[in-house]
Amino acid sequence: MSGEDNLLKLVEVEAPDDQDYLLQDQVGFILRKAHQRHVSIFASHIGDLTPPQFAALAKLRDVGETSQNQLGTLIAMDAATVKGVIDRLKARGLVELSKHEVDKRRLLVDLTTEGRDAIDRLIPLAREITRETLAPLSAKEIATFTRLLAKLA
Amino acid sequence: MSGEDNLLKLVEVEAPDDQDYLLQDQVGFILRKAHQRHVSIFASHIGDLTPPQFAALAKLRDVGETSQNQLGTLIAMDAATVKGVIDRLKARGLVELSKHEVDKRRLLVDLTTEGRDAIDRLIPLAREITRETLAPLSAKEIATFTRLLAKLA
DNA sequence: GGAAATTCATTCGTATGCAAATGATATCAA
DNA sequence: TTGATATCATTTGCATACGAATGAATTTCC
Repeated sequence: MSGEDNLLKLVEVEAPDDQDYLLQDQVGFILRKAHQRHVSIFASHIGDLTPPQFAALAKLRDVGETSQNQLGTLIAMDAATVKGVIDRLKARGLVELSKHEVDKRRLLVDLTTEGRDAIDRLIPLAREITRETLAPLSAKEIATFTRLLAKLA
Repeated sequence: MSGEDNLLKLVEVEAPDDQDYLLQDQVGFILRKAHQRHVSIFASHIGDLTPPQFAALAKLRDVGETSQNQLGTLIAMDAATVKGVIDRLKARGLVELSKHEVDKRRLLVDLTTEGRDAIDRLIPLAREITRETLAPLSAKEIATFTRLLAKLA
């Protein structure tokens, strides 16, 4: 290798390196991984319901009968997604559907007795899921993290 | 309303209320929403590539040719998911596949020239996506949040 | 050397997640 | 009142995401 070649190589190696984009440091990538980890913890405690299905039941428990669309808004799901979730909960007898008497566009959703029993039973497990998800953090860190995460969401 | 009724109502209102499970305060629910917001910001800047597709290209840029499975490990995707992502990138001519000469099980993936050009062009947009995702936080909050999020992921 | 265990990749089935198009109904406004 | 607009729900198409099953190739270990 000639002297000129060595010089050239040094220049290349020390170039500003626009490559300093590290995927593993980007917030979007880490958010995706943190979300994956949570879903995995969820599944290990509640195997027969997905987080979106649980969210639908938990929110219905809070607000009672609502329209499908309104429920979607409350649990951050678009109309197409919430339909699938509700369809599967209905197929399992956990929610029931009825038509709105006045506004014929609306499809009302409510918990069945089985649905209410199920969500009441699952709430303690859900608390444990939250606890385990946050286990890597101290109490003070949990407070900080939750506050900042909420600002992003 | 009788005095007994008032008494009864007070008792109910002050009951321990195991209902104090608020979906919107649970870390899993907020994580899901924060992730949704990020994906939406991503799509507004990079419309013709999804975050997983971008992740695959960005990681290939870092590490060069690897096996499909190894790439999946690096970007936190299981084998079934990474296959679909790579298939779509291949169909668009951004990556190319070849068989490993020695280990016949392995399918090697690498960027094409077009793929390298594309990812080099997109990196600046990705920086902006990260910036916009974190925009609700101050510089100090960003440092704290990123550190804690990484502990969870 | 050869059986057992492991790894790599593929396929199938199910469940989000969202954009876009469609149809039915309701509301608003000229 | 009626025509434009908005809302509610559904459907289709595409893209993750992952468990489970399968088959091929490799590695381990006796």
